[in-house]
Amino acid sequence: MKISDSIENFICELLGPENSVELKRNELASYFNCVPSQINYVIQTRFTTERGYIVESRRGGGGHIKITRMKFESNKMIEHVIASIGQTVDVMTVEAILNNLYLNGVVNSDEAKLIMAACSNNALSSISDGALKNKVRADIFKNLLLLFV
Amino acid sequence: MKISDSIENFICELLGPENSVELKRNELASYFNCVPSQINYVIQTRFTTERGYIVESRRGGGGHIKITRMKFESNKMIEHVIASIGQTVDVMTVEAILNNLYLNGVVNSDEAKLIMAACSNNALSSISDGALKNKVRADIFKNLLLLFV
DNA sequence: TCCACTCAAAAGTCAAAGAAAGTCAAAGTC
DNA sequence: GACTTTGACTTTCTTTGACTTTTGAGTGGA
Repeated sequence: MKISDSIENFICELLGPENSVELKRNELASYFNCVPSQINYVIQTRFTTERGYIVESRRGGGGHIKITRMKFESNKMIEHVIASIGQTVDVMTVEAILNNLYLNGVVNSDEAKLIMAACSNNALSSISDGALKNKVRADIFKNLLLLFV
Repeated sequence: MKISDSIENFICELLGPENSVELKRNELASYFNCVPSQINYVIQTRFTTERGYIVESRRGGGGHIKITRMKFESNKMIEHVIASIGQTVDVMTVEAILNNLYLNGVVNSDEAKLIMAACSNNALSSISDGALKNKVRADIFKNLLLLFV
């Protein structure tokens, strides 16, 4: 009977219908009678980005480990979006993609606004050639999305 | 646990819709049953320029600590920057301006990165005409800065 | 009155102690 | 051989307290 699996299950139960838990590494370790670093092992092997989890933590007094279940895997989503954008893109498409990313929690509303502004016709008004404009827009959009990978 | 966070919240609530509070270090400390220097710690780690706060203080009888949320200043600063950017701008200048805005707490490091990425040569690589490139860069930069006014 | 001096009441500084969590590699299991 | 368990050591963040600096208010003498 593997302790790691028990700990994994325990954390999954804590997560339950919620999509986020905050734990104390040391408490959890002593609850399972194991060394604290075992918790790290479990997290590193089970609650990975690959499997759709985000782990945040803080050290020091009152520190904690927070595990959040993503509805999807944001890296993959962005990579997919970037791949799906061709050489050019128009404003409507950027808007639609951003909205989708926003709804999925990949970007927040401030970030979406920034990206939208950078890709807007307004920002690109100096480029009179429509084809070039959409090409530049695609470049900018991809460059910005890359920051979120 | 985590007195520092409680103090931070408390001060934030005091700030409320106003953008400035004046506190007494010792009063606050005794209210939270902590040593006075803890207040300094909270201020140094939470109410930083990076996060858009200005802290002033005075010692001696009737001394106090005044915390101000920047907003007005930053508006002015951005307007000034936008006005000072001409029709065209190069990467170095964008970098310098962003750094300055960052140091003044107008943008945080993530925002600066986003803006930098949007204005980078990489993002504008489709534009072969150097003059046009700098013109588009200026437009994008201004459009993004406008979001912070 | 007015200046100079003193003093207590603030706030500031800094480093040590404490409280988590992270890392990494050796040892153990299957 | 791959996965798991363990533990010594590291890093980060917080709390605490002793000591320092600044400043306004009161006080006394010219």
